[in-house]
Amino acid sequence: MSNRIIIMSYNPQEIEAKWQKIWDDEEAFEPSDSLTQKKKYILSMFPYPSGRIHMGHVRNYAIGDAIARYYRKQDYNVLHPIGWDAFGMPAENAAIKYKQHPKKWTYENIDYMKKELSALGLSFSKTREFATCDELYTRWEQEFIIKMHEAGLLYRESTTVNWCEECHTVLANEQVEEGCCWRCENEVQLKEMPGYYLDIIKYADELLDDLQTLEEKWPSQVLTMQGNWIGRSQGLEFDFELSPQSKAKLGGKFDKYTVFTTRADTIYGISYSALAAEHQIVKYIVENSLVEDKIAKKIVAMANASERDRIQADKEGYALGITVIHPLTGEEIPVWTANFVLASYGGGAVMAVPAHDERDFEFAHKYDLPIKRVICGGELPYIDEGLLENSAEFNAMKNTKAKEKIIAFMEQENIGKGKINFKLRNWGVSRQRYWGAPIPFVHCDSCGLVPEKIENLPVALPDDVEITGAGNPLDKHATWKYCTCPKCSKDAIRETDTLDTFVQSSWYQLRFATQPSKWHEVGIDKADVNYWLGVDQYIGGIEHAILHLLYARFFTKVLRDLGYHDIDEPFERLLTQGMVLMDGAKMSKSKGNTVDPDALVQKYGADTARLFTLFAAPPQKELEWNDSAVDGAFRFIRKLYDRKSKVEHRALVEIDQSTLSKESKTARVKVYEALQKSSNVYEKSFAFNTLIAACMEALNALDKQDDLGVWTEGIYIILNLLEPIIPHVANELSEELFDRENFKAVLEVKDEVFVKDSILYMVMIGGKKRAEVEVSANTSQEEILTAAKEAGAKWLKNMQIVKEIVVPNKLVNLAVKPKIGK
RNA sequence: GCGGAUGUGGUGAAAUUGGUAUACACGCUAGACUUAGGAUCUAGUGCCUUUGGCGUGGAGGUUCGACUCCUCUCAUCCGUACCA
Repeated sequence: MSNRIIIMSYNPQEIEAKWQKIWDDEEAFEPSDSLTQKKKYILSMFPYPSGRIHMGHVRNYAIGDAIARYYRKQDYNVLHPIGWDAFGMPAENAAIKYKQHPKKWTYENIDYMKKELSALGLSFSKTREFATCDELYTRWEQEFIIKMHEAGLLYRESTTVNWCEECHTVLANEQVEEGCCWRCENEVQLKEMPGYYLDIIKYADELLDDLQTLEEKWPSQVLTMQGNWIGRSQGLEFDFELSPQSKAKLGGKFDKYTVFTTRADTIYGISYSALAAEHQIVKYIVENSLVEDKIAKKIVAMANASERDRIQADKEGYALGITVIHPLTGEEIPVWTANFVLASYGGGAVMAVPAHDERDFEFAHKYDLPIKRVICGGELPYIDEGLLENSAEFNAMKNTKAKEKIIAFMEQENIGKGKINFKLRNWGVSRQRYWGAPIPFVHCDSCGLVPEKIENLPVALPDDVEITGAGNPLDKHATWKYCTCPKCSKDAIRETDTLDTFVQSSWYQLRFATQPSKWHEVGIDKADVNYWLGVDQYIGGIEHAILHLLYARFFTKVLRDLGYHDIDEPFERLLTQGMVLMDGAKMSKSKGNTVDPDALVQKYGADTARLFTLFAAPPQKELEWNDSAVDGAFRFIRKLYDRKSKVEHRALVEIDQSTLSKESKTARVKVYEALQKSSNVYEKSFAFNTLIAACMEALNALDKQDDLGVWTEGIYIILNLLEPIIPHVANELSEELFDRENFKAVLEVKDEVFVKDSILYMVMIGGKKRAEVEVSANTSQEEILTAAKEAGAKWLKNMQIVKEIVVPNKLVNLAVKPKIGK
């Protein structure tokens, strides 16, 4: 057969079009609605419809699709859906830039990307697809928000946001570049603004505790990150009473403030107290010129810096000229404002014990504040355990015990109490933007904040808006916000804030599980959700390790408690994939280092694109793009396709192992090694790269022999193993060679293939590899040692053997030292 | 700053979890076939001062034996709460 014909013979375009049509016609990937079959719910995180798919998507969906197809082959009822995370800022940015309506832009992008994805031959359920900007989706989300409000989980509060006075708009952190607005370069202000919050802290304990149920199922680093993020800590809360002079200085407006500490044991070591720059007392001092102008300006600048900038900056602070009274000793303690005290945690006020806290120490050192040691031990700051000193009646007590005792004592004296604090902050869900789900509330002069009536949902976005980037288009709309109060029917104002897009991605996994025929009647169906959830395998980028996954866990639990379903955790197993890089950098349009998946599919076909992305690196790792390696993936598929000529059609023959050549035996070993590997790869490790490598080795080994039976068996198994990865060509070959019978059977490993009659032992002397000996399988340890010493005689000259180690089937290690007297 | 990860040939990576470091693939070199080659096939390919020595970011340590365990350290990446 000439090479030219081989090249012509593998035609991915033709094969892929053929199979994609078959799958479409057969509706091959729609799950069954019977809720009794064994099931697998395989979900790759849904995409944001940015316009075109990128390699990160290809990777995400290639992984999910391989897993879904694997389980389908094992007769599971498989739910493998896709949808569109369709609200969000890029649509508004595009609207400003290209003068196109966000809705149009979004739905056009979805149409385009849908075509791109379908060219990859992904086995998605088509009937369950939706976009989160569909009013049918918004409708139910708004109902959930109203129910959460009824349950006391949604509240309104004022907080600081990034504000650009020029654009008259709130800026996301990513829209702030070096303290300035990304669009107009105006300096960004921090501004107080009311917003809606979901009380995730109420669920903090459950969210933390349930991480344990995910052990071994989620990557441990994600569990650690979430645990640290929730940041539960047990400590002491107490009030600092202002000294009489300070009360007077503050015009009698303040008596005291509350601080939280996890180090109650060090309370006798307090040498100052520090307040966040936005603390009410600091504000009062600045506004009433109780510090020098120069210092007031610095404090204002500090308050205006973002939290992250402040923490990253060097320690900075200013004495406020007031003092508080130590709750136990009655000493007067100076009060400072400091940039390392966060307004968002522990009330924005701390007691400072420089002797036993690194930050406090650094600050005290810089500003020459007193440092008082209260735990015996090493160099200051001393943060380890030890016995107390300078601590009145608690002296000589172990500090861990003193922690409890001091809290108990203060509770008894009614001057403090034990408290659990979380680093986790409540979830701000409102955004001053157009392209989001409207928050379904109305502001009524008589009734206050009133939820929209359920029967009036959805509160839909008006289409006729002008998006300029200045202000909130909903707020500026001529008529939209004017409405009547659902309660008293008087004139009222509609809420113009919309929901954070994380809200939509917090329940989509429940919506997918609900049969589409019910989508008009219910948001999520209890029986459906109880059957399909948790998601048996969730796949997505590591960048979502904290926020999205935590919010989705929280939302799922809340909906459970509101009676919508009975599931505790939405994602049973999680796989976090690494980024796709080019020349060591994240692919991005601005760097011009993108690879267009469309072009790749056109040139090589979807199977090659999928094979390459799974072969190039394990999914958990970053994937470095390499054009010529793609060629290699293509060559492997073509080679596999070509080898169909080696197969006896439709007939698996019985193989007599004893009659096979050495090469044929090796080939069988390689084939069965690949098979042996496969279930662990598809179900647990997801190291597709090693499975593909094993299949390549098997094919290479098959090529070195010519036994028809071994060839047939080899191709039969390899096609089965690779079908989830390269489904088009695998189905094509399997149909032609085996009537696709090899996809139906569960293949079993034949142990006799691995039986060896001799074993190669490596001989190490003094920890270095020196020789090899081949012995028959039942050789005794003594004989192996003798053989090893013989083989390594050269290195044993003048050496004394100190220790002999035999690792069965592997190696002999002889520990040696020079003979004395030589 | 804080939290989490990653680091192995020229490149992407593998290593049965403490037991022959570099499987598989890319690239490169040489050869074969060819009018031609961005095709295919064959052989070779960690590094060096090559009877040997050195090698898994760097420095120590534990062990008969370390990519794997421990301590310290450097670099890169992810997240850091209004990007998704």
